Amino acid sequence: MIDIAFLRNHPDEVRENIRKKFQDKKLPLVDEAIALDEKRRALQTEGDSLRAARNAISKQIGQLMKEKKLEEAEAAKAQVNADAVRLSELEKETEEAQSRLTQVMMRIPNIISPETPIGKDDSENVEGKRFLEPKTPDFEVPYHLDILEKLDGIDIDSARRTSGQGFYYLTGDIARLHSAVLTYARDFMINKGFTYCIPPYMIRSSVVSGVMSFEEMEGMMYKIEGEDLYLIGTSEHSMIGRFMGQTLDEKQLPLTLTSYSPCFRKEKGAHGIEERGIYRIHQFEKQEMIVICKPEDSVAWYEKMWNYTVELFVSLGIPVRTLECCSGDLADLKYRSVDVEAWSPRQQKYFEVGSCSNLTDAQARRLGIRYKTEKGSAFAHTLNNTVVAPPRMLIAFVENHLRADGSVEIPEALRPYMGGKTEISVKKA
RNA sequence: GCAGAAGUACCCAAGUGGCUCAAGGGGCUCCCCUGCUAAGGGAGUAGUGCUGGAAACGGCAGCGCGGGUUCAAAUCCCGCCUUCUGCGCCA
Repeated sequence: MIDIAFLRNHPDEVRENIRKKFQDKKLPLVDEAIALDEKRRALQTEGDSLRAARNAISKQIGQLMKEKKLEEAEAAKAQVNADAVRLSELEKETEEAQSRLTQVMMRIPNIISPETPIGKDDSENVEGKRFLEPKTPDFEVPYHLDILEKLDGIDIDSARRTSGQGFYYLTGDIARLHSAVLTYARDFMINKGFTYCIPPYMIRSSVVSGVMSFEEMEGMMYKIEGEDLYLIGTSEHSMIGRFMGQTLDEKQLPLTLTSYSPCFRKEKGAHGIEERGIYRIHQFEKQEMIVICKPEDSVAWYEKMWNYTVELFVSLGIPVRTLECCSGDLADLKYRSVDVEAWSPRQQKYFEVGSCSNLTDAQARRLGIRYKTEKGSAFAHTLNNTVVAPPRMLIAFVENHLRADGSVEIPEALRPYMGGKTEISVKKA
């Protein structure tokens, strides 16, 4: 959500931003917002002055009652009553104008960064940098499920019986690898100065509706029956919810947090769960980073954050690249976003393993995340980024470290987390 | 989960419908006095949000959150949240 005062003063910049995002249908929203804003302020001014008058008369009534001047008191009451109808009308209209304005403002996209490439959709996203040479082994790399099955590391069939499509049992060394990757990632971020955090895995509907739109909620969130609770789709939900409506102390910033949680997603909609395997699933685990900082620092944090993910993957010997999200593909709340993609030797292409976003103050304004300043308070900037999210990440891991004999090498950095093991060997023919 | 109690500003806390659009104290800031120390005196202290105004300076909201009653609500009524105590259950 952008600042209404900014929109009021710079409507052309807001329109230009909408055009850059190829959302020309939304152009009328700018004038709509300006009109609603004017209306709302006029209604408030009128209501405020009626309330001011009422407050004054009420005080007089109290005085008159004390002096036993009952007739005069009754006359004053009548006077207040005369305005009561108008006032309640005004209150209703003000509330209505405010909520309509909020609805319009929520549909107006955040101003995008000057660095964001202009493009219609994901086909026009722009490759950034590559890290490590993509490998192409001289043997055929099987589908990741086949690799994992040979290592006796996965049982999809049983999971389908117990839980349905989109679930998995990880077993043995692969299950251990899964935990090791998360633990390694956790320590990696702690060493970068981030504070480790384990959040609630369920949140109330009031928090859900704060952190996402109704449509997103329908497509993603699992509801607990008979409770006002939802399973989180990412730890960002409870991590950001933690600060809703809070005014932070300037000295607390930047908050640099790394959170672990399981993530639950319905994955309803266009690209539902159709693929076999563990690429798109209902349940996964994720180490996340969240930064809440002052406005002047968010651009620098954004750069640091995606670089941390790259550094982590490189330290595990997995080639990655960045893919800058173009204007048309950028979600409305985002100022700038970049995907980190890992190399798939089997598919001979990169695929998404993480996403880093700077939301500037759009999310903070929507959720009321402020910090105290000398003059008063201001909205903070919020950023989030994936550190690592297995089991999807394991696809890249096993494909890149696969040997001709079907075993998988464990990179040096991860061995302490795997009890010193150097490889995961084939268990099945 | 059941029962009881509570939630007021940075902290403690008074406050059963209008002399409270929140008393008093602590703390904090500034000033005075005392050679130092201990102590004392005075002033300030509701942060914030919305809003009017070029500004000066105003208005509205705000006593856990959301509704309601009333000319008027911290105060009365309803729902919710949180905390404490006891009982129960449980990694």
